[in-house]
Amino acid sequence: MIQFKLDPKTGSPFYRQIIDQIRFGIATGNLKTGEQLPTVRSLAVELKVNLNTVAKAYKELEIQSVLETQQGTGTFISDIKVQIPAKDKNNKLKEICNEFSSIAFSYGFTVDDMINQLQKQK
Amino acid sequence: MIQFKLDPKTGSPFYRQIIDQIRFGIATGNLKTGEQLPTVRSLAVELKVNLNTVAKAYKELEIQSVLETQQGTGTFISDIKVQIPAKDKNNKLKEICNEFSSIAFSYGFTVDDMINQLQKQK
Amino acid sequence: MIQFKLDPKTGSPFYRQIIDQIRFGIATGNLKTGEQLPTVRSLAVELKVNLNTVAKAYKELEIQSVLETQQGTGTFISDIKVQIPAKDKNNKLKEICNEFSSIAFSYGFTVDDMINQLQKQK
Amino acid sequence: MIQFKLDPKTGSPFYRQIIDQIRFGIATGNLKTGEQLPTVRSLAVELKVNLNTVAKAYKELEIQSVLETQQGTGTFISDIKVQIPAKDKNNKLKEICNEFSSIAFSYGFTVDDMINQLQKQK
DNA sequence: GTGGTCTAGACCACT
DNA sequence: GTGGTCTAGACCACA
Repeated sequence: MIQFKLDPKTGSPFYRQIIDQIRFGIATGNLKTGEQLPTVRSLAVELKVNLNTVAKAYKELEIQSVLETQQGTGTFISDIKVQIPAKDKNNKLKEICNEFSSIAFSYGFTVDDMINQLQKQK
Repeated sequence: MIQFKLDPKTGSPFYRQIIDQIRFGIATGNLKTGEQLPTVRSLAVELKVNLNTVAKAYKELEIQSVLETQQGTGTFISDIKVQIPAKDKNNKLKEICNEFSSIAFSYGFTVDDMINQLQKQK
Repeated sequence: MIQFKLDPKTGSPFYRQIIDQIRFGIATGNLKTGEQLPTVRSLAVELKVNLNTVAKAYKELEIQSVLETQQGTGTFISDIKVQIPAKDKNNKLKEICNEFSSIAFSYGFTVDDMINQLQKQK
Repeated sequence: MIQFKLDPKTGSPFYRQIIDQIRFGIATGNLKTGEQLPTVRSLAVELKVNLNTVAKAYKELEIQSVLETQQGTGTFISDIKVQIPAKDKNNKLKEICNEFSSIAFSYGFTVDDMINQLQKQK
């Protein structure tokens, strides 16, 4: 189980925040293989967003083989180990780091500041 | 002076890439206080983008007091440094790093992956 | 360029029909790398469907790296060769064949009937 | 008699899988005219699905005159064969095969891939 | 002008 | 009850 939370201030779209939280839940082991996710409707009510917004998030994860849905039954964590092709993986990392440094720059931090801080977190 | 470069594949919008490169230039000392930037028009031609895209980038940096525009003369690196108290600054950096490492984590990346990627961007 | 066409009678959702036609256009060479697709709005008008329906189709193909979008500019055929992992590819084939035989069965055809007909098409 | 089996991973709904297996059984001679099918209840238990799911499959086949239900007795394979004129039948088969090979083609599959997969399903 | 996100609400398919 | 599709219409971000 997982506690979902949306922050309208981040600028990140709602459906993307849902996706990230599910991915994070899986990575940390809080969501386990085969586990059922909240229904689109219940999560929509809980987060006070439209049903379609939740459905969009679930759908994207289904395309990526992270989730499996069985119509009329529910949505579940897939048991397939997601293998992102090396190329896409690199692009994703680049994308994450770009956004990261963009935000850090706007606060006046340098790349070295970031690296130092990350080293400490290890 | 600085060599600008846009990459449509990063997913980062053009105007943001321009902002980041100016900020990065300042942080690394390649752009110095008082130095004049290319005109909106010439940079737009150089990067093959719309005038508005460059103007938007300059405008945002002007709002943040990073640039100063002198009517009829051009755009310059501002000498005003916005100072954030050291303590807050550190907390902010920590906060940013935490959020980003958790996102990277959920895609299967480690802190080292991020550091490596950031090193490349330097 | 491509001539899109929707058939409400097939039971296949509109957005899926759009996806299939784009994929088919690429496979047959009617859509070439880098080529721009119709804008979501113009295609929506042409097909007399809602903007969101077209956007959904484009989005799914973007997730699969078949299309690339640049906000404010348009949607293009990606130059990345799509490599579907062998496992997914097999599942997709299974899925297609299942639907295929399901329809054929309902007309009273056997698996052998289908195979014979396919042999002739070679 | 027949051994039913459901696979949630195919994407094909349960009720459709049941329909296909009955049709397939008839086509291959494993189910013969007049033979009695399992009761809705027993098949539902065997397949661990809802009563309604099995009932829906039987109902659809009854509409198509493939099955006959005798109140209080059970469900049987109908002896009525719906006959489509040979010529129309051939055209229909051709039409179906054309559509499906074009879909398979757009995913990078060849006609041989389809034939191989269909052989496995036999 | 381009695409992206979101809502409210409807109706369908499946279990 | 579950998820899936679609519409009409709004507002935002970007070039």
